[in-house]
Amino acid sequence: MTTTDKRREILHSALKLIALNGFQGAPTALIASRANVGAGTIYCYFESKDVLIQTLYEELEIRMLAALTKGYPGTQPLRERFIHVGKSFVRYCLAVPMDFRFLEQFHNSPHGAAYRRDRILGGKDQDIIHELFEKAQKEQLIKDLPKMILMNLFFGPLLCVVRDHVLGFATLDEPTIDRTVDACWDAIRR
Amino acid sequence: MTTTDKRREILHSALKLIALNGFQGAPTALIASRANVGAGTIYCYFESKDVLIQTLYEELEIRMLAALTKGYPGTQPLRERFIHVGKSFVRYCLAVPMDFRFLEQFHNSPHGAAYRRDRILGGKDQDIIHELFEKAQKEQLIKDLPKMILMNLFFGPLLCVVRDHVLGFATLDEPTIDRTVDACWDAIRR
Amino acid sequence: MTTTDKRREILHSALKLIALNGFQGAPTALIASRANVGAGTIYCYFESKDVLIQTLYEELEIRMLAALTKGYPGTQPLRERFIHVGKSFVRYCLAVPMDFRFLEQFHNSPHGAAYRRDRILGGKDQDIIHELFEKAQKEQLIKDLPKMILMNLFFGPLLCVVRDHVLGFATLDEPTIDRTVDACWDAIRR
Amino acid sequence: MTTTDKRREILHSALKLIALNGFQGAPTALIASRANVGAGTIYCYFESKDVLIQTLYEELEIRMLAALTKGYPGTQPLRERFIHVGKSFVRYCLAVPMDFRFLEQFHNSPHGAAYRRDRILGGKDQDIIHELFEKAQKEQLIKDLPKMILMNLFFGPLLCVVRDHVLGFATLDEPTIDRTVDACWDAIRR
DNA sequence: TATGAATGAGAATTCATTCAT
DNA sequence: GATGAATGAATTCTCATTCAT
Repeated sequence: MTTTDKRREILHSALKLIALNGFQGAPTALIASRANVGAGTIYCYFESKDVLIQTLYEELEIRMLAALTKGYPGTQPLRERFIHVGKSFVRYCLAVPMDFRFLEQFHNSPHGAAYRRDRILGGKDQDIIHELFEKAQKEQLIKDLPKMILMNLFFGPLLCVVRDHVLGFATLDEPTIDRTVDACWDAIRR
Repeated sequence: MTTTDKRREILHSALKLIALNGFQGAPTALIASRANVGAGTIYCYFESKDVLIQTLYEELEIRMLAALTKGYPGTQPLRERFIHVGKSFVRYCLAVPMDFRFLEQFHNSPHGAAYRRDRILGGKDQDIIHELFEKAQKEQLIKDLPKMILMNLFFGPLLCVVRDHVLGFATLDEPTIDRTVDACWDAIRR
Repeated sequence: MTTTDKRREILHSALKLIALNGFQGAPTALIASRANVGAGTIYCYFESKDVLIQTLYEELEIRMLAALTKGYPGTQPLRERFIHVGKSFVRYCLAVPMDFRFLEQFHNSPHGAAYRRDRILGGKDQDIIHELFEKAQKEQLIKDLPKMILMNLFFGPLLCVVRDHVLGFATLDEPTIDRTVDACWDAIRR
Repeated sequence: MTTTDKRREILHSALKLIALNGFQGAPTALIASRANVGAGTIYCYFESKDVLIQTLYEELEIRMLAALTKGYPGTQPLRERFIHVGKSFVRYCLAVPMDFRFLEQFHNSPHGAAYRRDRILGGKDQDIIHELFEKAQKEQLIKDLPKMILMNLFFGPLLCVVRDHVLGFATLDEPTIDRTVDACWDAIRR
C-alpha cells in the first residue's frame, strides 16, 4: 500500500464511520483499524482528529461542487441550466450517500460552525451557481428575493428529499426527481 | 425548588448546552451544574443521558407541532391554510432558536436515526397537516407527487431559510417571510 | 477513607514514585493505583498532572522551610543561629529523604524553571534566613560578598552532602554533620 | 556530512534540547530533525535513546574533567592547586552552560542513578583531584573529614553558584569568582 | 549506511454512571 | 429524593523503535 493509499484509506474509513455512526461513533482507533493502519498512522497524515475531519469535509465539498457543474449547459436557456444543476445535485447525492450523510452531520455540528454554512452551495466552483441566479434575476426570470432565499427555495427541497431517500424514508425514481426539480423551478420563477 | 422544577431545569440546561455546543459539548456534569442540581440528580429523572435527550426531543417536537396548528384557519380556502402553516412554522422557529438548533442537531445524529425522520412533520398533531396535503391533492390544487415530496417542497426551503437566519448568515424580516412562504406555495400548487 | 485522606494518599504516592523513578517513571495510572484510588480520582483533586506536581512541590517546600527555622535560637549569638539552621537543614533532609529527592528532581526540570530556584531557601518563612545573613553582614561577622553567594557557600555543601547520603554514596553520622556545618561557617565568616 | 559528523550532530542536538527542555522535551524525532538526520539514523549510532544519553554524559564528563586539570600547577603550593582547580571548574561551566545544564539534569534523574554520583568529581582523570585532597590531608593542611565531605565543601558552593548564574538568578564576575573560590578554600583548610 | 513512514504500547485526560450518605 | 465524590472504561494523542527501500 502506498503512502497515498494509506491517506485515502484513513479518509475513507473515517467517512464511513462518521456517516453511519456520527462523530461520537468514530473513535480514532476504529478509524485506523478499519483502514488497516496503525493507530499512530493517522497522525502521520493529519495533525489531529479535528484536522482529519476538516480535511475530509473540504475534499467532499470540492467533489460535490465539481459534480454540480459538470456538463453545465452554459449555452442553453437559463431554465435548462437550473434544471441541470438541480438534477446534478440530486443525482450526485444519491450516488454518494455516505458523502451526503457526512456533510449533513458536519454542517449540523460545532465543526461546521466555523464554516459558513452556505458554502455547501458556495465556494470557488459555485461562482457559476451564484452567477446563474444573478443573471436570471437581472433578466427578471425569477422572483425579486434575496439570493440566499432563492437558493434555499431551489435547493432546500432537494436537500430534504435526498435526506429522506438516503435515510430510507422514501424512494426516488428518475421521473420523480425530474418532476421535483421542475417544482423547485416553479418556486423561484416569476 | 420543587421536583418538577428540577426536571425542567435539567431539560432546559441540556437544551441550551446542546443547542450551542453540540452533543459533544454537553457533559452531564455541566448540564447538572447549570441546572443548579447535583450530578446524580439527573438520574432521578432520567434513566440515562440518552433518555434525557430523547425526552427533550419529544417535548420540543410536541411544542413545535402545537405551534404549527395554533390558530389554524380550518374554514378558509386551502391555500390560506398552507400559508398559515408555513408562516407559523417560520415564526415559531425564529421565536425559539435554541429549540430549532437542538432539533437540527438531533435529526442529524445517530440519536435521530431511531426516530422516523418524517416525524418532524408527522405525529399526532400533525395529522392536520397530512390531512391538508391529502385534501389539496384530492381537489387537484397541488401537484401529483408523493406526499413526502410535496411536504419537502413546502417545508424544505423554510427549514433552510430559518437555519441561515438562526446561524446569522441572513436576516429575515416579515415581508420576506411572507413572500418566501408564497414561493413555497408556488412550488406545490398546480 | 475520607476525602482528605485520598488527596493525601495521591500526593504521597506521587511523591514516592517521582522520588524513586523520576517524572518519567510516574504515570498517573500508577500514582492512582498505588494510592488505592481510581484513575479519574486524581482529577477530582488536581486539575492536571502538572498541577499535582506543583502542589506537591509547594507543600514540601513549606514543610522544609518550617523545619529550617523550628527552634530557632533568636537570642543566641549569630554564629549559633547559623549552626542551628545548618544542622536543621541537614537533619530534616535526612529525615525525609523522599522529599529531598523530589525537590531535587523538581528543581532540575522544566517544572522548576517556573519557580525561582533560590526559593528553596527563599519564600515567606525564610525571611528569617535572609535576615540572618543581612544582620551578620552588617556586623561584619561574615564576608563582604553578595548574599546569594554567601547562601550558596553555606548551604551548597550541605545540599551536596545530603544528596550523597540519600543516594547511598556516603554515610553521615552526627559528629560528621556537626563538623561539616562548622566548616560551612568557616567558609562565610571573616 | 561524514559518518563522524552525523554522530556529532546527533549528540549536539540532543544536548541542546535536553539542556533547554529536559528529557521530556527531547523526543528522538526532534533530536534527529535538528541534527538534519533521518529518524532512524540515530539507531545507526546508538542502540537506544538511553544509550545516546549515557554516551553524551560520558563525553561531557570527560571534557569537563580535562578542563579541570588543564594547566594544573603541579609544582606550586597545594593551596594554589586547589584555587586553580576551583576557578577552572567555574570558568569551564560558565563557558559551556549547556553542558552544565545537561549534567545537572542527568545527575538528578533516574539516568544518573546508574552512575555513581561522585563521578562528577571522580573517574580516571580525576585521580589528580583525589590525589590533591589526599596529599593535603596528609600534610594536615585541610580538615580531618571524609574526603567526600571535603570535596563537597569545596565544590558544592561552586556548583550552586554556577547554577544560579546559568539560570539567570545571579551574575558572576571575575573578582567574585576569585573570592568565592577563596572562601571555598576557607571551608576546608585548617 | 541512511532513511522516514509506519507502528502500537502507553500516556494523560474525560465523562456517564454509581452509591454511600 | 438529592447529592457529589469516586470510578474506570474509553478516548485522543505521543514517541521510541523498526524495517523496507
